Amino acid sequence: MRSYGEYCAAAKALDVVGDRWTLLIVRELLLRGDCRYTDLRNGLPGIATNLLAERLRELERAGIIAREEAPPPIATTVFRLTERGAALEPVLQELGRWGIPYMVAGPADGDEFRGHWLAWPVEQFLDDHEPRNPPIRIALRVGEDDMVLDAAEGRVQVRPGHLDQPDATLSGSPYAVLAVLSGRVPLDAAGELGATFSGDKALLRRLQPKA
Amino acid sequence: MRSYGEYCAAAKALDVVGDRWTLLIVRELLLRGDCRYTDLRNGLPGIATNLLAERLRELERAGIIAREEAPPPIATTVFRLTERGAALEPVLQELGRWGIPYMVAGPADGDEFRGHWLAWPVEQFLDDHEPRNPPIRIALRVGEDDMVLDAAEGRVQVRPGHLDQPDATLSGSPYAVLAVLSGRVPLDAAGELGATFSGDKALLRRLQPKA
DNA sequence: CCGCATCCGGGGCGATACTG
DNA sequence: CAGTATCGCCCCGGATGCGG
Repeated sequence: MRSYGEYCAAAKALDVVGDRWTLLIVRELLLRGDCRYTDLRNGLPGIATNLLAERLRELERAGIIAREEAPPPIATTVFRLTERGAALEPVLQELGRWGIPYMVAGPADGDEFRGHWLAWPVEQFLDDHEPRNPPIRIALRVGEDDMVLDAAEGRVQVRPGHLDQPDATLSGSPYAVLAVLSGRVPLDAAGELGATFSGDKALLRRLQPKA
Repeated sequence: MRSYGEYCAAAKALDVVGDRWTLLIVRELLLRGDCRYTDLRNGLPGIATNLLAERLRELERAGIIAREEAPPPIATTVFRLTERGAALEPVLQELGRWGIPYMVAGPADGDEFRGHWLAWPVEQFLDDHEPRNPPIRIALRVGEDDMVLDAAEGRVQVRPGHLDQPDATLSGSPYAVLAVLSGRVPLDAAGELGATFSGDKALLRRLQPKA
């Protein structure tokens, strides 16, 4: 990116990560951990492959990611965040927090979705306010992706994964799942959104804001 | 900006404020308060005038700024952040915090500077750890700009302005002032950087990290 | 002087095709 | 799997003009 030519911390930061797609690449590495080139392509629907390659080169030069050649027989390249790159997490968290109203407004026509994108919004909305009770594990089937919601000791976490014996199951479109989890739509009305919940409804109440 | 087409909070946020210059316009309005078009141009050296006009239109449409026609006889337009726009402050704070190392590295050749850009870095570094002592007011003469550093009741604030009877005065290049305030360069060595301090040195120690 | 609109050249970006 | 190559377009940068 062409520099803004301003001796200002925010401008200098944007000199490095202000290019199109750059922060979203960091998002992928933050949410999914180490990624192969193909994983990144899949997590960044719409990016042109030459742009992804160019951004990865720039991010490596800037010391934000590191490229690691996995040892044989797994001949492949893995991209991981450096410490400096991981330090971008608060930036993306705040950006995501600010962007939540646009998710609540619903997806635009043709919007793509990946399950792990829900992690920050959901962790934002939910809160385990019965930390002494036994842990909960809820299976989320959102869009095409399987996610796991873990709540234990006051912390709520969302990660990709599948559960064979979940304490409860919530499935539906990304919009519907978000609406239900956030408590914006009561569980009883979830069906109208196309979302289905099976399990003890008290489990969800443990996590949702008391409002 | 062309949408990323992703149903993700961070991507949606970047759809709105990811355009070049956009976040820096918000920075100006956060740091300086309401601004006229010309104030913004001055605070954003390098921006093309058509781009500024276009961004302001987009930001207005997005509900991030509001345009206010000042009543006669002050025939002029004032741009101010809406509540939604002011909610971007944490994003810019984190971005600025992450960018501080690039300021510590020193300005690039030809970098422009405005005094108010120092506000976040300085408030980041300093901390009034003698909140019960009487307030301090230090005059900063940084580059061409006059700034005021207020410390009172545990809070440190930096704002544009001039003091006739400051408790102390610090002047020098932006780089030197930042180096001295952050404590990275001891006050005794400030002269070598071209910075001059007059007043009780204990005043600064009250604000700097104990390290 | 303030707040733009217009015009134009160059480069970043998007989409697709192709390759070791 | 991990990119490179190519090409068209549109965004951006810089200059200038212009009405209120």
